[in-house]
Amino acid sequence: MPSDAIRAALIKRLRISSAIAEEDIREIEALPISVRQYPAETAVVRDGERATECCLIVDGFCVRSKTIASGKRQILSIHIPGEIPDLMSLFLHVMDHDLSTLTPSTLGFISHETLQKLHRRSPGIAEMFWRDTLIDSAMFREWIVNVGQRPAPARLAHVMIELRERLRIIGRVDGGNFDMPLTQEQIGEALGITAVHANRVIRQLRQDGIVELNRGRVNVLDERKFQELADFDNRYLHQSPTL
Amino acid sequence: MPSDAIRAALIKRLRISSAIAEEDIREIEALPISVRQYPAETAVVRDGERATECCLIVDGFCVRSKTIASGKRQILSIHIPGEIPDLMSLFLHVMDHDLSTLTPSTLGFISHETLQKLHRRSPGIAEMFWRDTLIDSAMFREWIVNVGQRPAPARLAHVMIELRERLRIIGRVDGGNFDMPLTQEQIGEALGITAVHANRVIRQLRQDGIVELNRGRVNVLDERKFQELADFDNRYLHQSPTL
DNA sequence: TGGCGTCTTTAACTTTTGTTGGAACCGCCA
DNA sequence: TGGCGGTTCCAACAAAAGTTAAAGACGCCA
Repeated sequence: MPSDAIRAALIKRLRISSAIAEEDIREIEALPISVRQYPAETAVVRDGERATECCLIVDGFCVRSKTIASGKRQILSIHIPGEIPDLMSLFLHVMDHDLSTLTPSTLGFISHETLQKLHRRSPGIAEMFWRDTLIDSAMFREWIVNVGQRPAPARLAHVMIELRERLRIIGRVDGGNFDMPLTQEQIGEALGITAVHANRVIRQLRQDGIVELNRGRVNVLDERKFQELADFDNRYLHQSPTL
Repeated sequence: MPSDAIRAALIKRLRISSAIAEEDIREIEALPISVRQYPAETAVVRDGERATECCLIVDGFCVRSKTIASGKRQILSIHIPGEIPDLMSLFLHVMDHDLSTLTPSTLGFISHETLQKLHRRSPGIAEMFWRDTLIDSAMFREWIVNVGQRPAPARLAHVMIELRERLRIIGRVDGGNFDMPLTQEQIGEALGITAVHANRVIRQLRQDGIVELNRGRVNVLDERKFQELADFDNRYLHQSPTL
């Protein structure tokens, strides 16, 4: 992938939630990024590690997760191309969770040093990145609500719609279909249920003619029922820069 | 309360997680803050509202929460004196959740305009506040894990220990005792369980000689068992500025 | 192409949690 | 001081979710 295309994905996404000055776009376009390939199911940064660079997803899907003493794992968020899942490591140097790939991924790394300098040069970019971490935080809040208050089928529907909303922005939704490359085990880890129960829920939604999930691909069967079940309000994604 | 004491609480807390320059302390001490009293159980800012100021808790306990269509409420975090629970509203102007008091509270309000100017004058303070919102975010991640993966008794113990760790910093822990002024209904809302089940869990922990909870006061009976149950690792609070 | 490993699917059973309804307790204040 | 409203507490039953175990599907690669 050409170097320009890498930055384009980032800029496109940032534009959704913040207004960017032309000069700041040029700054971002000049950012030194080192690109590396990662296989599926591989740790990028681990809980407890000290990060010295941030990771821009160029291609592929990643997740952030935490594992507790009992060995259970909770997935905290799902990440798609154009996102910087570990931007927080810039100021919270020791990781408090894992970042790992779901699918084979192309990742671009930007050193903390470079980013710090950029912030000093351009307060506008600093604000934009700050805002980005705040939206990240808003998504965690909604994730808490999802896991804490919604019945399992609604949890799944909600995670699916959130993912779809975000994929749509980067042009990755094809009609009623989009990628969600998680195994049922991982879906369970995201929703706070077991894999067996995740399977039950998926079956139920298929039987009720709401959504289908086949080999990492979501196919919406009844958009009306799907939305109603998910109880989704996109306000928490803060996609409008004016608000 | 004298105006100095208000700022002192904030500065004391910020010092825990960030190094502050002397000149920045003077900036904070000069901050115009308008103080107002709030009764217990009162909304400070509501989901959907546009905030124009941030709220510093001078005295009292507050919570952030979200209510879903079905009417169920999820408590996202508990806040104590010295914290600014809605700092995020500086860049995410439309609230995506509620902030309300638990107990009668003294709150200090700082206008967004004032804070924006302060950021421009002092990048150090901007970084410190940014870091503060990132720690907030880290706490949400741990809250997701708590609600998603731990059995109900461990959830309660974990929330209790997190609160105790934070209260200790501001000198509000007295031996094995500290305040946690939530009703059982609210505890349920924090843990993602019903009030009835919250009651069962509290009873269980008392019977097992682990902790007691009486009229908003926590009394630890067996510190060893308490810690073991909670599975608490304070790393996510990022309390060391050097890390 | 056959076999191996991972993922999916399902059933039977157990445990946890939710629901309903009601009694006891407690602080507040008329 | 007596009653009222909000908590706390509890029991019986229902529903949701976890556990265990095993069979089937599927993709990969030797």
